[in-house]
Amino acid sequence: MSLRHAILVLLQDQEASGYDLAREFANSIGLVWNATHQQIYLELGKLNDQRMVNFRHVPQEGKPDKKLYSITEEGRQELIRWLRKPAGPARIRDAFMVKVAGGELADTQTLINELELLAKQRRERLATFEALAKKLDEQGREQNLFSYLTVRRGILDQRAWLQWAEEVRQSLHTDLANASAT
Amino acid sequence: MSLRHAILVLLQDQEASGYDLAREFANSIGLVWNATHQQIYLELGKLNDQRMVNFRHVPQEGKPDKKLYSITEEGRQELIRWLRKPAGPARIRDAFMVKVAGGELADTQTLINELELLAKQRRERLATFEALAKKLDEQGREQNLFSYLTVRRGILDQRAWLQWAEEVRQSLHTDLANASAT
DNA sequence: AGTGCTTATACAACGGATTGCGCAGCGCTT
DNA sequence: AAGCGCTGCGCAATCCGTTGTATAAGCACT
Repeated sequence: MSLRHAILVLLQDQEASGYDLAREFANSIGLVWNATHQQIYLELGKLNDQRMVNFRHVPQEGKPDKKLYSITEEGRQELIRWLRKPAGPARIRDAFMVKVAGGELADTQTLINELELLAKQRRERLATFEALAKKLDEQGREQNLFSYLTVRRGILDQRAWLQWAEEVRQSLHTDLANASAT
Repeated sequence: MSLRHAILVLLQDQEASGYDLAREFANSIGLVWNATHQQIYLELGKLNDQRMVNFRHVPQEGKPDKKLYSITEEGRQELIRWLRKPAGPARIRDAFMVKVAGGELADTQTLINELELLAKQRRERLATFEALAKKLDEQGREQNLFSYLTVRRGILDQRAWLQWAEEVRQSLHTDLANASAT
């Protein structure tokens, strides 16, 4: 696992609410990750019980009050401990790839439609990440080195997927053409 | 989720034992996925309860007996149903990327060492997949279209990671050089 | 003779993750 | 005025996944 460690990494830079974290998970680290708010709130609760984070109440006008969490010294120690031990292999879970693998049973047109939808989402993400990378680069890459590298990971991942999608798209179209020729 | 669907996809081609499936997960679909044998045996048990697969006992000499599972008509229907509904977004869980994101706290040399280890594993996988792709291509790509595309996904994924790793490696080395120059 | 790898299956326990539900107020559009 | 979407927090149930343990036989190496 390591949702807890991902949260600690994000809190290292700045204090944040559960809601903030959920959004950040959709940007930097979460390019590639994903975590729902329920999971984050739960994990923040546990981290708080274990004294790895603490929070202060911030009343807001117009919006609900929020809890701003910060990392504690104990949290930082835990992070350092975790950083020292080897990371497990990366895991991917790509349902669409499984569909392609089972392509014989699938309806080709349905697959194509889904492919286009997913590709559109990926292209949007790619644009967001490229804009972010550019911004970080202009601000001075060295100051933001680790954020910059994280965003690069996201960019390369989107590009690789899109390249694959293009291959799949062409194969599926050929497949359709052959089927209608019969 | 869809470990169950991934299993059904694999069983669609041929009957297989739990052990066989565990290995196939390390090749075709599992390039990118990963599932342990415990999970697979458990899921096969459930699929059997739900009549989506059945099995026959095969006594073996020298080796333990095995159970060869096949997909049933109900299983095939379930697969078709699943193929029709939209796949969720792909998820990645890359602990090493989280470490890079938290790079300020980490020891640069430790990160570099880990990077080299992971890169070595990726390069090995890449070689395996490229060999597999070549084999499928020679056998006639159209016969193996969906397996071929699945393997391509693995190849592109490995390459993207390795390219990223190269960027990270150079940044970390620059970082080390700067630190020692101070 | 002992160690370890491969084939082969399976249970138990715990912890992580997903899904569904619920509350609450503001602002914008239709 | 009703509906939708955003900010913001949370519980409960269930399901998925991981880790540890167990059994069992053959083969190869030392």
